[in-house]
This record gives sequence, C-alpha cells and structure tokens, in this order.
Amino acid sequence: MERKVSLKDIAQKVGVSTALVSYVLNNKRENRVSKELARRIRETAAEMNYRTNQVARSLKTNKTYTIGLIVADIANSFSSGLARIIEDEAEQHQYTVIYSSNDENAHKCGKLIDTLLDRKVDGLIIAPPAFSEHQLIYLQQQRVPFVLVDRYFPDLPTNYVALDNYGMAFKGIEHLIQVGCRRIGMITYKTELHHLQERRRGYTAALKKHRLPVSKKLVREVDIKLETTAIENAIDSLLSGEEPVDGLLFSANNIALAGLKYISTLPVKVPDQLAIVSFDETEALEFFYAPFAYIKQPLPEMGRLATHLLLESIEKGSATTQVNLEGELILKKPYAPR
Amino acid sequence: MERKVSLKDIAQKVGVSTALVSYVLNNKRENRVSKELARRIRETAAEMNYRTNQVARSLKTNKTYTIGLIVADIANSFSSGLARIIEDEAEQHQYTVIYSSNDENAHKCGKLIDTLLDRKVDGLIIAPPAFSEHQLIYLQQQRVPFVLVDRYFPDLPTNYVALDNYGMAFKGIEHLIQVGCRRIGMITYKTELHHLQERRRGYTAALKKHRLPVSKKLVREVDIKLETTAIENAIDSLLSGEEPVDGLLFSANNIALAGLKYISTLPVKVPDQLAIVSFDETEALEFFYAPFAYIKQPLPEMGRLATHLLLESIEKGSATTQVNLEGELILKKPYAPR
DNA sequence: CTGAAAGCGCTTACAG
DNA sequence: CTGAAAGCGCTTACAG
Repeated sequence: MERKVSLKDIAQKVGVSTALVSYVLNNKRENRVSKELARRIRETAAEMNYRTNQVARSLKTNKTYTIGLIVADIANSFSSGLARIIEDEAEQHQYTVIYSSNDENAHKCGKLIDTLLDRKVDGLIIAPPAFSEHQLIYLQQQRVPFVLVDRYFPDLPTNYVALDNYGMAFKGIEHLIQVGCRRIGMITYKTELHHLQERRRGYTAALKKHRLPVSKKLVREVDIKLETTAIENAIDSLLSGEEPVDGLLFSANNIALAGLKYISTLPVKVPDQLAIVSFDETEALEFFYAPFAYIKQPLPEMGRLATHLLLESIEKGSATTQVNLEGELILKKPYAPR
Repeated sequence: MERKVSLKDIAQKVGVSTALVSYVLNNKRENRVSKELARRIRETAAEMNYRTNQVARSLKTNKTYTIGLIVADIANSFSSGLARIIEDEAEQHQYTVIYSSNDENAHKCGKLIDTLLDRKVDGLIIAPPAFSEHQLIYLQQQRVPFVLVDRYFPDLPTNYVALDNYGMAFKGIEHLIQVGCRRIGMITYKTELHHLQERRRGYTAALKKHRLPVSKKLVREVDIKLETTAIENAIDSLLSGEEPVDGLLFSANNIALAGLKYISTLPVKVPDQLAIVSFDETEALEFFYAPFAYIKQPLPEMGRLATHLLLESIEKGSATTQVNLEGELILKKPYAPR
C-alpha cells in the first residue's frame, strides 16, 4: 500500500508541531489556536487527504472502537440477523465489529476470545456455548466488558439479553392445548444450555397446569450437532405406538427445519392430527404446506439492547443488567396451492 | 480492563532487554540466545500470562492480520454463507475479519472502505454495489489488495471470483426448454450490475439458439430495493394476456422467494403450466409445493478462492486473477404431503 | 555476535 | 497560555 500522510507531514507543511495538528483535528483545546491557523491546518489536512491512523491512535488511547461478536454460526439466520442489527447499532457509535463463530464449542470459543482480546476489542457480545462459564469468568476477572445474547448462565451474574424462554414455551404449549392437543411431545437438544432447559421447563409447567400427561418419553433429545436421522427417529417414535402425540414443540429453528421436512413426507396430517409450534422463525418455513405456530424472537430489540448495554458498560462501566424479552407467538398460515 | 503484562515486564523479571524477549517469543534469531535463557523467558512469559498486544505490533509492522469484508447485507443467507467460509479460511491463516453491509449503496460502500482502511485492514473482500467503480479505482491507486466476489466490473482489471452467470442462465433456460417451455419470461433487478446483465444475456442467447420468442416484454425489471408488489405485478402481467409465459427465470434469491410465495397463491399449476428456474439456493424454497429448478452457486469454492487470492495478493502482491466458477443446476423435488 | 536505541503515528500530561 | 517531550508496546536495523 501507499505510504499514508501522517500528522507530521501536515505539521511540516503548515510549520507547526504535530501536537497542535492533533489538537485541531480532534477539536480539542480549541482556544489554544487562532481560528486562522486552525483553518489552515484543516485545509492542509484535507488537501493531503489525511486520515487518522486508528491503529496508532488505539495504541495511545487504549481504545479501538471495535467490538467482538461471537455467535454459534454466522451462516445461521438467527446469528446473521442479529449480526446485522449489531452492525448497524455499532456503526452509529463509530464502532466496528469483528465476528466469529464458535460452533457450539467452548474450547473454540475460548480461543476466539483470546484472539479478540489480543486485538484489543473494547468489548464483546457473545452467544456462549455450553460449558463456557470459565471463559466468561475469566473475562470478568480481566474486567473486559461483555454482554451475552440468546444464552446465559443463571449462576453467573453477567449482562445478558435473552428471550423469556420459559414464558414463551408455556405460551406455545397453551396454544397447542387450546387447539385441542392432549398429548404433546417436545424435541430439543441434548444440552446443558440454560435457555433450552427453560424452554423445557415452560413446556412441562404448561402441561401440568392443564393436567395433561407429562413424561420423559414425550421429550426427545437430539445432539446439538444436529443429525437429521436422530430427529426423524424421534418423530417416528413420538408418532408411533398406542398413544401417538397430537402436538409437538420444536425447541430451535434447525430442529424445526429438519422436523417439518420429514413430517411433510409422512401420512400424518398437520394440523388436524398433529399441531406444531416451534421456536425461532426461519424463511425456510415460509412454504410449509400446513398451518403451524412459531415463537418469533425480537431480534432487533435483542441486538440493539445488547449493543447498548455493551457500549454503556464500555463507556461507563455500568452495573449488571439482565433482560428476558418477550417474544411473539405467530400463527402461520400456509401458502397453499389453490 | 486490567493492565496487561508487556514485554518490558517479562524483560525486567528475567533481567534482559525487551528486544531479547521479543526475539525469543517470536522465534527469531534463535541463535542469539542460549537455550537455557530462551527457556526461562518463555517460562516467565507463560507464568505471567503474557499475550502480545496486536495493536502495538501492528503499528510497528504495518500489518494487522485483519481483512475487511463488505457484502450487500450480512443478514442475507448468500452473504452470511460466504462470510462463514471466509471466516474459516482466514482463521487458518491467523487473519480476523471485520464485516459490514453496503445495502447496495455505493456511497455507503465508500464510507465503509474508508473506515476499514483507517483501521489498516490488510486487504478487502468486496461484493460491490452498482456505481462503485470509482471506490475500486481508488483502492487500486492506493495499492490496497482487494478481491471482488459475486459481482465485478468488466472494464476494471481487478481480482474477482464470481459465477459464470452467462453460462448458468443459458443452462437454466435450456432446462426449461427441454421440459417443454416455449414462451419464457424473466424477472430481474433493474440495475447496471454486470453479473445480472450476464444472466440476462444468457437467457436471451438460449432463447435465440432455440428460436424461441425474445422480447422486451418478457423481461420484467424490479427495483433492487425489492418491492414485493412490483414482483407480483410482474408475474401477473407475464401470466396474463393472450400469450402467458409457460416458463420463468428468477435472477436472484430474493426475487425467487417473493415470486414463489405469490405464485403459490395463484391458480397456475407449477410445473405443468409454469416451469421455474431460479438463481441461488435458499432454505426458504425447501418447502415449496412443486418441483422447480435452481442454480446453486458454489459458495465454499467462491469464498475459499476469494480468500486465497486476497492473502496471496497481500503477501506476494500477485497478478490479477479473474475467475468465473461453474454452478450447478439443481432439480428440486417438492417435499409434498402424502 | 549482541545490546541498546530508534521509531511506527498518534495523544496528552507537563514544564516553562 | 503554549510548545516540545514523553510514551503507548511492540520490532528490528544498527552500532559497537
């Protein structure tokens, strides 16, 4: 690349010290210099196409105006939707964002955190994978500002912005009950992740409230590395036997995608024989043949709030804030051929 | 944040110069120092949890190991899919990536470029919007390494990795002809973007080759800001009149999504009365009720190649490379209810 | 061969 | 009030 012009170049041309140029261009100590001189400095800087070297500034000020974003997988629409909101919000405050994907792997997440800290990001927004508590504790010890999104650990007093997972699962199940389901199953990830536990807790609580059968057999857990066949098997077994389920809750968008794909090949009729509610929205479900319901997460609010909390924490070192947002239960009508 | 330990701290503890510590930790000039001393330095660094400050290193070395990625919209699955590949590829080479979305706006793209250059990224991967030629020319003048993806400007001798848009459109149309279409329309964006012009050129050439009607009326252009109603109107008018189309090419995933959504509400039968081929794949089409075809872009290859070319350009300042990759015509069977 | 100094491009506390 | 120096944390060319 071409050598860029520096403060020194401008200073020499105008015949002042680099310090003065810095003051003028940063609009600091304006009273130190005559309007005329300030004008000449600004003019020269513009003529020479001066742009401040943020790396040098960062080294001195110990501030990079960069935030690190760690999601599960940027290629997933949930993550990339969030990333877009955060980008826009950060940009408004002159922050730039570095992203990376942890693949639901705590070890990888730790390495990403190290890399981002080496690059001196001012703070982090993280959707933490299971078993990453110690990385977060480390961040707290180092007093690195960060806020969690989507997931959090109930025992860790960290900033977070997540869904009201318990409440939304409860609402989803009550919807199924209301449309007539009496035996409701759930397919979820086999994981310690608290937000998914909460969804399960909401599922169970709603069933209990309405005195419907609660049983371990009704809840099927699949590996978070998502094996399609595991989901298909889970559906098969829930739908077979003497008492097949007539309602089903999918606890995440990837499960819903694979599940609905499979269900659409089965003879079972949605929603008459099987009513469905799923967490997260995804374009993929746009064309599913039958009506079903999903719990829409308030992504814009989640992203914006997370960014705000982070910037506040960076700039003021504010207290811990924990937010569980309400989602929306959407009743999706099919785009059916006529 | 906590004050981090610096080379100086290690140097003091061990009783050597910071220079020596730097040499040892970077495995340079290994012969300058006894194995024993090197071991002690490394040990002390580990004990003190030393991590090198990349900002300081960057200022000195004029290298950030960061690449800037500018896409149309990171929330779009095409962009985020590409972003994921690039992330992985970059990570393997110790590079980190800053992303931003240009919203198909050349002015915004220019501002993003400035921001990224101020932060001294080592190079850029850009999916350029229409009318952004001058920003690219500026990059060339500044000798900033960059490679374009997805789009490019035929008159600008830049690195790029894109699809063989002409060839794939040609192939798509020949497919429609082969399944019996005789009057084939196209819905595309109203834009100067060369890659879309190429798709149109391929469409026309295939029709001509097979002596099928070519007419301006058969091609409908909608604004790239995507108004759903514009697409619906285009479809209405192509399907109405004395000679409705029996085949249709959608030139981008967003058009296909809106188009198929609308078509699924119409009485027209896909594929018997109307056969469809679309550019790009998107999960959204997973559940469309009827068979149709789409042109799958080789995202992994595109992302990997773009990253390789960029790193090569950064490290060796290599010659200009331009690649048009072949895609794949996929015949999609519906997941139909039985 | 090796140690100590210079310098990357900024910002700002401090001396005069 | 204002100018010139120190220093952020590194790397590496250079003097001895």
